[in-house]
Amino acid sequence: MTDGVEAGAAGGSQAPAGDPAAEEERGRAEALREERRAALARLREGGVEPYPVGWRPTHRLGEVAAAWADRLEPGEESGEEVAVAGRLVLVRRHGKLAFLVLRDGGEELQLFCRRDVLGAEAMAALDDLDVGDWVGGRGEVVRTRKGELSVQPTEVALLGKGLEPLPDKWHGLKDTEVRYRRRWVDLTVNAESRRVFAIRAAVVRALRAALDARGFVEVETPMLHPIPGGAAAKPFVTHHNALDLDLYLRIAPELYLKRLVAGGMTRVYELGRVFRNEGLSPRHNPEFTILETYEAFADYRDVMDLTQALLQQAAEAAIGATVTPGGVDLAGSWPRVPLLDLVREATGRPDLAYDLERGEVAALCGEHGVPVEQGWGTGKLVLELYEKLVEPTLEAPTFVVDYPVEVSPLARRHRDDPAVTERFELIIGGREVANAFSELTDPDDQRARFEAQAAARAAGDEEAMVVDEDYLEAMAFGMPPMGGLGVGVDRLVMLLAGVETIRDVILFPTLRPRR
RNA sequence: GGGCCGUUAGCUCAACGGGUAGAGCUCCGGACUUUUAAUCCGGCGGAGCGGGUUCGAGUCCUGCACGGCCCA
Repeated sequence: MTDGVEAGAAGGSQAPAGDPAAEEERGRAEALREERRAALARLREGGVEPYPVGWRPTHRLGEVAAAWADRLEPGEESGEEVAVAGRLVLVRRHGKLAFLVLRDGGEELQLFCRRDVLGAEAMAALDDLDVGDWVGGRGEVVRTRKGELSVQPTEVALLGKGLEPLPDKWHGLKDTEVRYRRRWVDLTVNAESRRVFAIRAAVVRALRAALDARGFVEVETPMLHPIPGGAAAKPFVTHHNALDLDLYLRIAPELYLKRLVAGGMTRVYELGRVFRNEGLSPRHNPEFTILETYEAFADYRDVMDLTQALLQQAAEAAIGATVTPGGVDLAGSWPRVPLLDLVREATGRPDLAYDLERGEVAALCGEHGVPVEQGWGTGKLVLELYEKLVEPTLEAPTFVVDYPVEVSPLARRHRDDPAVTERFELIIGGREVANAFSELTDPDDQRARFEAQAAARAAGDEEAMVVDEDYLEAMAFGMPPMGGLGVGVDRLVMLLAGVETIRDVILFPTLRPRR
């Protein structure tokens, strides 16, 4: 049969526009768009501007709901007129009636359109509204016979025509890729996404409020760093043309914030984005949000108190409880356990210590399937054991304290034990949520630590730090003792929202560009 | 970077040992003055991209793209 052959050939070539055959092969999506284009054209012909300049609602949708919550009986009309606006998300047409559901910022309100109130012409014009359009309505607040609070409009205005079809009203949008790439669609149709980002906003607000109340000053330090520092991570590189200078997107604000403390800003914090040039995973996005605080005259024990209070307040503000959706209880006082004790217990080696022969600790790593690299000392090896064997098992909030000096180049040595630093990480649900220490303020010790880092870097560790002379100079002017804290805000939001991937708490997560 | 998995209509999902791909919602036309995923009647619409095997491929092989999970 030759028909089949010809159809195949036509399908493989570009049919000219307007070709009837091409029309027939148009996809569903294209047909839906053309429907909307046609509606747009009809509206314009009828003198309607589909993208007007403004609208002036008298109330937000939620305000109407709140103000008339228990004021009207079913079927009762208030006699009070309001103007509201939102996205049209659902339409139910009933001949001489139509119910239009508007949504704005998670709030919904129904326009109860009656032909005898709105007029026949305006009623007919509703046919050219589509789900997804932005719509305003002006009219009396009423409650329908079935008891639903509504606006009974005398005017329905198109505020912004949508030309793309929205997903299924019931199943919504599930495709993760599309949800991240077209967040505007996700937010329109998925209440769960709106919920998560509302929690995120509440967390950020609560953290700021709690710190402000404690006399911390919010500051903004450079994102473009001539020397990347403050964390162990690979930076993004960029270039300033006028200075002909390579700059690095910051991997941490730490070293600038400590300069400010040296300058007498004795309680500072910064809440902002940092950038780390690493792979993507359910727990890593190349850019993420960190909170860092520095408090002069405090030590890491004070910082543990602060951390606990901040997180408990954030939880209360965001979810109104201290138990997370995952069942972790944040209430009470969290245990503080030395890292070495945890590794001793996990390995059944009570004799484990940082001054053991390196080979002996390396052998222990081998027993537990922990890969070992050349330049690693006992401190790093013990840390690796901890991360493999212990960290994922710490469900309830736990302050893991006293990290080895080798892996903590910016933390002060412990007052009682020179092998470790006064550093802690807060682990909740098996994940690091905060990292903090009694800050190192001795310029000579800091120089020695930087030099050890530089040596590691020279030996091939791309995440090791480099010597920052400018920072050393600030330290040489004299720094007060201080406690510093870093909180992974995205992970905190994940915990409080009960989601398993960082992409669900970042509005526009990093993805490979399409095509 | 490596391994495994996925990609079917605008959305959410099916089916089959390789033989003309189904449903619901959306959309279009019609009925309807109290809907709540309204309902009823009728209709339109589809295999990520490129090779290969085969009489015949959505299904088997392969390359690519994007995504997911695990590992590094």
